[in-house]
Amino acid sequence: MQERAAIASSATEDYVKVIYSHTEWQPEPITSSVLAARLGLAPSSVTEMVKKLAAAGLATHVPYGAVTLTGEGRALALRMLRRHRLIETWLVESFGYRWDEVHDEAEVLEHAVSDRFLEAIAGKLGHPLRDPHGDPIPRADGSVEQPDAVLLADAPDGFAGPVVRISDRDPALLQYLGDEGFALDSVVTVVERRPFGGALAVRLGSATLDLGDEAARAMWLGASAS
Amino acid sequence: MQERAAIASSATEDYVKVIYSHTEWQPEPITSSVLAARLGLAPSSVTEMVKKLAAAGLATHVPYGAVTLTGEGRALALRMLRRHRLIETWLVESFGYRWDEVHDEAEVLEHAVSDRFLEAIAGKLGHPLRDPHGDPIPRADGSVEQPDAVLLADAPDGFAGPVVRISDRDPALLQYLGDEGFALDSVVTVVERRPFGGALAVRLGSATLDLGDEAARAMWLGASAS
DNA sequence: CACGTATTTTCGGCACACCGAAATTATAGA
DNA sequence: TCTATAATTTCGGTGTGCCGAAAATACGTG
Repeated sequence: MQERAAIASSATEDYVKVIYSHTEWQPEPITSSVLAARLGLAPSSVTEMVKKLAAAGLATHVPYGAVTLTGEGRALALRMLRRHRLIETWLVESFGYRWDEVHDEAEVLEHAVSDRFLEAIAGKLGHPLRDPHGDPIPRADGSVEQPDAVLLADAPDGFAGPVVRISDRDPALLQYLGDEGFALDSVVTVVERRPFGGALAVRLGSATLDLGDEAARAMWLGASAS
Repeated sequence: MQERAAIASSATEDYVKVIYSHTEWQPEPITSSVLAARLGLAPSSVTEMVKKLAAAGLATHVPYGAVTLTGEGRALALRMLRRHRLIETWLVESFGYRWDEVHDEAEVLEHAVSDRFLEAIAGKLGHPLRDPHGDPIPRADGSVEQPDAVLLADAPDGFAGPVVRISDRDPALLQYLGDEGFALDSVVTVVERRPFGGALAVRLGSATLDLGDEAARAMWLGASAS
């Protein structure tokens, strides 16, 4: 019954990766419009493509509703995330890229390198399980370490913990956070949440600074540093 | 008058590269059918695409005749050859690929890596001017060292000289030649040309072996070793 | 529950790059 | 020179992935 797994197009790989990524840290399935926004495409294009993904057995789609990956789709997504994150790690470790510079290059290379090449760089890096932004790198067999973490924006007042992940979605934000001194494993304490959707005051080392909503939704804190 | 140089598609890059390569070691301009054969495409597709190259100012085309590059086309071709050959060199030097294994990977990566990345690997390699097959690597400014060399198949009886280039077109042939002991700078002597399109007998080190036409057309010898 | 608004899908179209079949042009031999 | 054959181009058509406009559907509010 099972079709010979045709090689996926670059577009297919991107869709599947974005669909999976959306549920990686927050479990509601993604909708067409969000998917369209993340991919920078018109919603109509996404509807069409999602139908093709469904036809290929990679996703299921409730009309006017959510898009979900099948097991096969999830496997492809994990494969792509492994590629993306290994390449990002490698660019930082071996080429001196800053963490806010790696995304675009990785976005292209993840579709281009062979498995042989990818596993060669994995070997060079010592088979890391986390990338420079703290994202877990799936293993070649598809298994992933999912660190449990809370979104900084959702952390209660007084919560303290190490930064375990910073979203790489917006390079400018990443650069800003880097300039402010945030890094993986920096310990951050939630000081105060200003009312009416205001900024979130946090302590980083000896400094206290206010983060806007976007920034507070880009970082995850792990269990309190012991 | 000069159009903003639009970014070339991967297909465009391949066409231009093949057109240039054809005249790199032998100066007759390429025809549609040869171009089609090299690209593995139908002749009709090539005719169409060549028209687009001409419209883009990259090539000129005499109907039913030759395809030639413009200055701009040549510049793009050199840029692609630089990419291809630097990547091949890098795969051999840094990843332990054999010279018969690099071609396909380079073929994909040459379209994918950024200039920044490419120049980073060029730096790591010490800005080499020759790739593992002896092909000259164009500099970033488009200049090339053209070693003067004679095709083994065209060398007169008794000619002796170092191998300065081995075509990377056919990996199987490359592997065969490697197994027989041919490498860059191996000194080869033309012993005898068997009549009626027969094999070419050559001496390599202490061994004498017969090469078929295809092999004899894949290697170039430099000026006699002094 | 009904209606207006927001989301999603359908539909016609487009650009790119490819193909095979048929028509055209070039060329080499008689 | 004429013609058969080979090379090249034209033409209609395909698949992929994208778009905007218009139609369909879902949903919150009164």
